[in-house]
Amino acid sequence: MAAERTTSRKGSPKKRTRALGRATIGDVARAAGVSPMTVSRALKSPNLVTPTMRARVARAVEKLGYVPNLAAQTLASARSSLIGVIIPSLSNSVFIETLTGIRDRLSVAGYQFIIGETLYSPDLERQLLSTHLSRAIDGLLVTGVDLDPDVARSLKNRRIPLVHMFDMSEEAGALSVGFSQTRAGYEVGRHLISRGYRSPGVIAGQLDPRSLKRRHGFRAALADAGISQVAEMLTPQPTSIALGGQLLGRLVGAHPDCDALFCINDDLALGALFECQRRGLRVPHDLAIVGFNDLPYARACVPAITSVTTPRYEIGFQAAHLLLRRMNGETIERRAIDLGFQIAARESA
Amino acid sequence: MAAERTTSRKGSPKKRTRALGRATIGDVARAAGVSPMTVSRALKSPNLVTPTMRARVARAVEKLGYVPNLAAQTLASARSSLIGVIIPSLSNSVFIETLTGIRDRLSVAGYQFIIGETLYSPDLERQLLSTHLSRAIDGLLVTGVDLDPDVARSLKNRRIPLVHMFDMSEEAGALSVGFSQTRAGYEVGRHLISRGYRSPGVIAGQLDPRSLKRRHGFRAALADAGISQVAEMLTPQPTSIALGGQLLGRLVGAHPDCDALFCINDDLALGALFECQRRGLRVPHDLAIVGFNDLPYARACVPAITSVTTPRYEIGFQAAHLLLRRMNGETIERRAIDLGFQIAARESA
DNA sequence: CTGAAAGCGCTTACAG
DNA sequence: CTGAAAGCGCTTACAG
Repeated sequence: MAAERTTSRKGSPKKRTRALGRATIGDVARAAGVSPMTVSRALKSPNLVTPTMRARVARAVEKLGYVPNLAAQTLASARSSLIGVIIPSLSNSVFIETLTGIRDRLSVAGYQFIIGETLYSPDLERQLLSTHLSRAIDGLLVTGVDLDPDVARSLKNRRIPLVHMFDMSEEAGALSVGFSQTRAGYEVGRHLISRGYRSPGVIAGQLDPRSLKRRHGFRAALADAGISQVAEMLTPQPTSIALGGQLLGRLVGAHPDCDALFCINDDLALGALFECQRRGLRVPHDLAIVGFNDLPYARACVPAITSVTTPRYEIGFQAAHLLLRRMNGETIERRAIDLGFQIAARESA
Repeated sequence: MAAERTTSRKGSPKKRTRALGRATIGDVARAAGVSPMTVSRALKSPNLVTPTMRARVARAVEKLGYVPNLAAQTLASARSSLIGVIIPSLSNSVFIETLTGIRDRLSVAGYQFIIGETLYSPDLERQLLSTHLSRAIDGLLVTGVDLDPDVARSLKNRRIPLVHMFDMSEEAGALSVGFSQTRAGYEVGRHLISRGYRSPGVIAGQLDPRSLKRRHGFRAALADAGISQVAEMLTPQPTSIALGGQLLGRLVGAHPDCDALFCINDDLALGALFECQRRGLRVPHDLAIVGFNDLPYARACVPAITSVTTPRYEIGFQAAHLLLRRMNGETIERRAIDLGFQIAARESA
C-alpha cells in the first residue's frame, strides 16, 4: 500500500497534485512506518521520541528529501516563525548593519524575517504593517518609538510582541533597544565647544524624529555653553552625499562666519567635506566637520571625519534577542536597553 | 445565529482561539450574509461577483477589519505570493538598489519577497534556498548564473521559475537580466588605453565570478593593445574602502611604474583614492583610477572617480518583471536581457 | 453568479 | 512514548 501510493504519486496522479512532487509528512510517515505525529515530533521535539523512531524518521526524511511545508505549519500552529522588521530605508547602511544583527540572532533561533521599508512615510508604514500581519508574523521589530496609534492598537489586540529600535521608549511596558539620540547630539555639541569652536552650524535632511532629537540635543549643548545663535540649513529631502554638498554651500553662503558644522549623518558630512575641497575650504582649519554614525568612509577619507560611533549591529542583535525572550514569555527586567554611543574624534573637528 | 457566533467569539471562547481575535473569511461571510466562497471571490476576482455582493462583502471586511490569512491561502492554493531573492551581500549598495527595483515591480503585483544573503558562500546559498523552498516560494531571483547543480535540479523538479541577475546566462532556456561583465571590463581597458595609459594594474577583492569576469575582460583589452604585463593585487577578502587603501599600497609598492588602476568596484576605488591622498600621489597625474558601479560618491569625491555605470535598479525591476511573466506562463522571446553599461569618464582617469 | 463539499499539510489536544 | 481525530482558514473543482 505504501509503495502503491508512492508510485501513484510519481506516475499518473489520481488526485490534483498541487505541491508538485513535494513529499509530505504523510509520505515520510509511510516510508518510516510510523504515524505522521511521530514524524512531526521527531522533527520538532526529538526528545519526545525514542532513538529508534528518530532514526527511522531521519532516514525517510533524507530519502524523500522532505522539506516541511511552513504554510501548513503556520496554519496549524498559528506560529509563522516569521518576524516583521520595519526600517526607514534600505539604502542607509546603518539599517543594513542592524538587519545583519537581527539576522544573526534570529537565524540560530530558526526564525526568518520580512523587511518593510517605510521610506520615512507613516502611511507606508501602516500599509507595510498590515502586510506583515497578513503573513501572521510572530513578532515585530520597528525602527523608532513613534508608532501609529491604530497600528499599535491592532498589534496589542493580536498580542504581537514588539521591540523598538534606535531610540529609547518612554512608554511604560514598551521594549526598546537603542541609545539616546538627544544625548548623542548633546555630546557632539560639547565636543565642538571643548575644541574651541564658537559659531557652530547644523545641516540636516530627512528630519525624521531621530535626526531632530540629535539636533535638539546639539542645540541644548550650545545653549548650555551660552551660544544661542546656531546657523542651520534643514530640509525634509532624503539625505545623500550630494545633498551634503548643497547644504554646505547654502550654509556657508548665508553664514560665512560659521566655524564648525554638525552634519546630522555621515552622508551629509562626506558630501560637505568634498564640497569644501572643491571650494578650497580647509577642514578643519576653515571649517570643522562632524558626522554621525561613523560609517566606514568616515575614518578613511582625508581628512578623517570626526563622527559618532553608534551600535547599529548590536541594536539589531539585542532587539531580536529581547523580542525572542518576550515571545517565549520570559520576564524582562530591563525594558529599555541603552547601548550608548561614542564620539570618534578625528582630524575634521 | 450569526450574531450568536460573533458574540461567542468576543466573549468566552468555546473552542481554542489560536488566531487571537482575528476575523476569518467565515466571519466576514456571516456578517455579509453570503457564503465564504463569495467573500473569497469578491476579494480575489471582483468581476465574478455582482456589485451588490461586492459592496456587502466590502462593508463586512471593513467593519471586522478582516485581513486574509496568507498561510491558509498558501496552503489551499499552493501559491505563496512570495518570491525568493538571493543576493551575495546586503552591505553592497549595488544589490540594495536591485532589491528596490525588485520591490517596485513585485509590490504592484501583490508579491512580497524574502531575501537570502549568501555572503558569496555556495554552502550558505544552498541552505538559504532550502529555507526559501520551505516557504513555498512561487519564484526565484538569483544573483549570478552559477547555481549549484543540486539546487538547480530541485528547482526544476518543483517547477519553480527562476531568473538570473547581473550576468547573462549561456544556458539554453535560462532566463537572465544583466549585462556582460566581461565586456564591461573590456571597455574599462579600452578607456585606459585610449587615454594613453601604458602600465595599468588591477586590484580586486572577493574574487566572485563577476569580478573575475571583469578582470578577464580588462586584461583582454590590454592584450589586444599589446600589453601583456598587468600588475595585479588580488585577494579573496571581502571588498571595502579600507581594503582599497591596502591593496593600493601593496600594488604601488610592488609596481611603482603602474600608471593606472582598475579597481574592481567603487569601494576599492574610493579607498585607493584616499590612500593616494594620504601618500601625496596625485590622481590622475601620478596614478589614474577607475572604479566600477558608479556609486553616488564616485561623482562626488575630489577628484571625481571615473567608473562604470551599471543598471542595478533596472536589473531588479526587469528581472522581477520577467519572472512574473514566466510565472504567468507567458511565452518569452528574449531570454537573456542585456541592459548594458556605460563608462562614466570623470577626473580620475 | 453563487454555494456546499472536500482538501491543502501540518499541529493541537486528547487517549492509551 | 505513540497515534487517531479534528481543525487551522483558506481555495479548488464541481454543481446548479
